[in-house]
Amino acid sequence: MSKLQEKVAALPAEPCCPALTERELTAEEAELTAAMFKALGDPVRLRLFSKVASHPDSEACVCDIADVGVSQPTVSHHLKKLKEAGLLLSERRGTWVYYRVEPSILAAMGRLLTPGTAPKAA
Amino acid sequence: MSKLQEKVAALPAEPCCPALTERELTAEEAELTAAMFKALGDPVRLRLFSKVASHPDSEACVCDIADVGVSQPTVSHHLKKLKEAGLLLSERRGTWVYYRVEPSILAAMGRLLTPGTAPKAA
DNA sequence: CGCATAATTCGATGACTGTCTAATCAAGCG
DNA sequence: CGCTTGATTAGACAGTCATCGAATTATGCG
Repeated sequence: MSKLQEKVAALPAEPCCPALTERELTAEEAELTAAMFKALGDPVRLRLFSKVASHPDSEACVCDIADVGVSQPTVSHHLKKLKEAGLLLSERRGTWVYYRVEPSILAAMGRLLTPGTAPKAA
Repeated sequence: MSKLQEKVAALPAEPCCPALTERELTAEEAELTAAMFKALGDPVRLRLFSKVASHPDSEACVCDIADVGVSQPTVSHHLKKLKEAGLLLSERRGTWVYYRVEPSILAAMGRLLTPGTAPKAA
């Protein structure tokens, strides 16, 4: 995970890749993009992400979202994965740790799924 | 995978779930939605999907897209996964098998990632 | 300091997954 | 029919992953 992690961190943050319909992804683009989809590809992580994203200011304390049916260490593990994928940011404020959605990430992923740019057959 | 598969097949096809930012997903919604993200969470699958989606009419023969650096059985395996997740449809026409993007799926996933509906803190 | 609470890290384990080769199925052609 | 080519299925194996309980770190409080 660490090499990929470096690549994710080195991204220009905004526009990783073209829409999936625009052209076929290169191997490297696919690797980077798949890592984000993979992060959302677990039910527990998706619920955690949704909980954070739907909280006021897209920010939530771990204690607010930890009730997803798994142990707290597991919650922590998943939050770490989401953070490594570049989907969440975390910050400690006193007693609690807050996670929030990386601002541009939703738009970027949404752009990937933009439909309708595939050419018609003759 | 089979029980999930049934649920996916039983979906009203169009609108599985609200935007991730709108409210937190239920456990069941998360399970269904995560299955789709998971399907795109592998580099090879993402490239295959992108190849199909960017082909004319969002449709391609296996022989057109099989060059992704893994053996053909592996390609077939991944295409099956994408199909099971509801992202692709397949049809045999004579000698070749064609895969195409399930029409409404891109829009549906895009909707999940719609940003900006999270309420502001007071 | 000593204690309580929030959160993460550690180590282990069972399950899942991506990949391959070999075998099989499907269609077209002579 | 048999043969060729396209594609899937079967079976095996190595690596990854989600999960847990226990231990650890971090903060605040009296």
